[in-house]
Amino acid sequence: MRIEIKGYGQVEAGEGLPAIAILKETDKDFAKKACVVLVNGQAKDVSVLPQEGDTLEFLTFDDEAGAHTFHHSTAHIMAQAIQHLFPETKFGIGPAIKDGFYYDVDSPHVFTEADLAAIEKEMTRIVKQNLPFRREELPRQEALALFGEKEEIYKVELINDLPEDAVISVYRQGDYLDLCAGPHLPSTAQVKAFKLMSLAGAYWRGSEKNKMLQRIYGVSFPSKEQLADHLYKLEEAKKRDHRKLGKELGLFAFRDEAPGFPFYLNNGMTLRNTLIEYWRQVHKKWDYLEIMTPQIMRRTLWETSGHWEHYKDNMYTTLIDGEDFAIKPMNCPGSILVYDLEPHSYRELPLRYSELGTVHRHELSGALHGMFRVRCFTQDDAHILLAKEQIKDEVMRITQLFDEVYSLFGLSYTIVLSTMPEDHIGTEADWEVATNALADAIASLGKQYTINPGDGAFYGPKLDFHIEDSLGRTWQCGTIQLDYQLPGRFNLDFINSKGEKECPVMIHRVVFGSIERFIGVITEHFAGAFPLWLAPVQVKITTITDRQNEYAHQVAKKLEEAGIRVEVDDRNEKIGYKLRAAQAEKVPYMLVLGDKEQEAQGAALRKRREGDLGFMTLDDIIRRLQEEIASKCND
RNA sequence: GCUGGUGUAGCUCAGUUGGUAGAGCAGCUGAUUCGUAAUCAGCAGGUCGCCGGUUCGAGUCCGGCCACCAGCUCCA
Repeated sequence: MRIEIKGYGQVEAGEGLPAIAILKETDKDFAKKACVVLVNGQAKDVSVLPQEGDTLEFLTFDDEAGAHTFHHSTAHIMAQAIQHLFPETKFGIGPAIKDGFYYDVDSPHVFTEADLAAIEKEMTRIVKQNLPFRREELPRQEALALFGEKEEIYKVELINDLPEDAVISVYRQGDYLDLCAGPHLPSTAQVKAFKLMSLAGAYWRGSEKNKMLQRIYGVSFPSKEQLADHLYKLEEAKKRDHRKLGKELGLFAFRDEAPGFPFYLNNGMTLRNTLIEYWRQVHKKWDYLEIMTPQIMRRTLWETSGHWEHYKDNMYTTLIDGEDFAIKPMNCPGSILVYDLEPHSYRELPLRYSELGTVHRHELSGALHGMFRVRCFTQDDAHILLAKEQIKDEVMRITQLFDEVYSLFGLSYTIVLSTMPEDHIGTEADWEVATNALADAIASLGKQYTINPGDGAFYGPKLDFHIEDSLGRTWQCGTIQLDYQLPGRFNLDFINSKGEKECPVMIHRVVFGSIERFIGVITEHFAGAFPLWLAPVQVKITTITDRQNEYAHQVAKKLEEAGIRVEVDDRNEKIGYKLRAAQAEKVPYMLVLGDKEQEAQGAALRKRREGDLGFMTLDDIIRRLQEEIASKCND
């Protein structure tokens, strides 16, 4: 029997030899690290018996599937420990996630941080026992009996929901048994380092109608060093949390008096205005017509749009002269009213209305999260009315605009195509055409996307652009949503080339997503150290002694006249102290003024990260800064 | 909204088994006038998230709210 092992040459193996035995013959060191084996591309236990002609590929923790198995096995170890310490606990599901794993459990015992330490201790004991993970396949009735006997109600529910022809497998390590498709590590001993991170609640099967279980999160690694490294990175991530930086840098604030409603401070306002100025330039270039529509509109409008029926829980409403009005949660109906002011010809389409539309949405209190999730935010919205046959080209055009904007900030993104949800309006045929148009456009640009089935808006499919920050977390910012419904609801039309009335299609799209979220994203992306063109304070002028104070203010005036944002630090402190403070404020440039500089009518220039750049005349400094600002480069 | 946790000076935190609040930084004042990541000294700053309860006495215990944090659900 010939077995091909990708990447590890070919070996002759006796029939019935398990994969791990074959691997051991090939590379003993590697065998110790193998987490999972792909048999003909399918993940299996390393102990699987390969068949003649199978292709085997062994994966370690460094491979995604290997890490997944590693984490999943650790979840089982944690469950075993929990079962030892809290035998009355019932188990839900315990999958692997990006950096670790969790297990959802239902227990009369309410878990605390102290319990986590105890569970970790028990886990260590289990790991040291070097227990093999063993797979068994069994008939449905036996599986039901096995878990029913132990009153594992969640497992029983899972088994009952498995399709008729499903192979039902269980895994055992020591005295622990779990319903599980696998695969798993060869033994518990491979899990050299782990940590239980946090406790949280989670609804059984993700539905708020179900009971809330206790979820325990953990991470695990093949070595202590990797765990330490992971924990260090988490600490670093905390340092660039936009909520912390926003406060430290004077960008924005939140108050108990207005939960979820941000206060912009002066620095944040500068950042916001700079972003908006840039946004206007881009949209002018791409032929958008900027409009602004009212904050508060009659109930009848929201009934026509469908929001009153589908979105009322999130809307703030008010009574004016005894009549219901709503504060807009979305900008689309306003744009539609603008379109509907006058008749339109096919020659005008696509008609692109852009709007920095401030919307209010009553988000659940628990959903609020700094600037990423607020109750009042400004969408950099646009509503494009066009003919059906223009969709693909326009979606491509929008995506190109997105590329222009995101690349400026050095942000990469992934695209997700969301398809028809259960609760939808419109015919399936319309949905199919719309969904294909979106997919076609992206494919034509040579871009990859993943599909999120059933996650579209109720009125149409959408493309979401998830931006990755510098720590690899992603946030949905841009979105392109196709809408076949709203124009019809409002009886919009245009005269087509045949002289007939035709209903246009509408595209809703945002690039930043919202100014708030985007500010949050770039604050974390740049760790608060914004590129020069965005920095709220671009230059900090510092004096060596108070003899230079007057000169410092003259310099400040000159720079301000050149359009540069400046602050003077003329406090009676040593230069080291002032530079340290400026550095902490993440100001891109510092000017040091002493007697020498004043004498020569210049300044010693210092750049954040680069340090001392030496003496320059004021004119040279201004020229240099203006060039860098104009280039909008990321330093 | 749900589950768990947290809530002391502008910030970061200390505050033993309940006896009436402390430090560092920031701020202010004074001294110092200094050359590239913290000069020294002094002063000031808190109805300990809010409301109620237990107690002779509550920052410490109990209850209810509020906000925040981690998740869930939802979402730009």
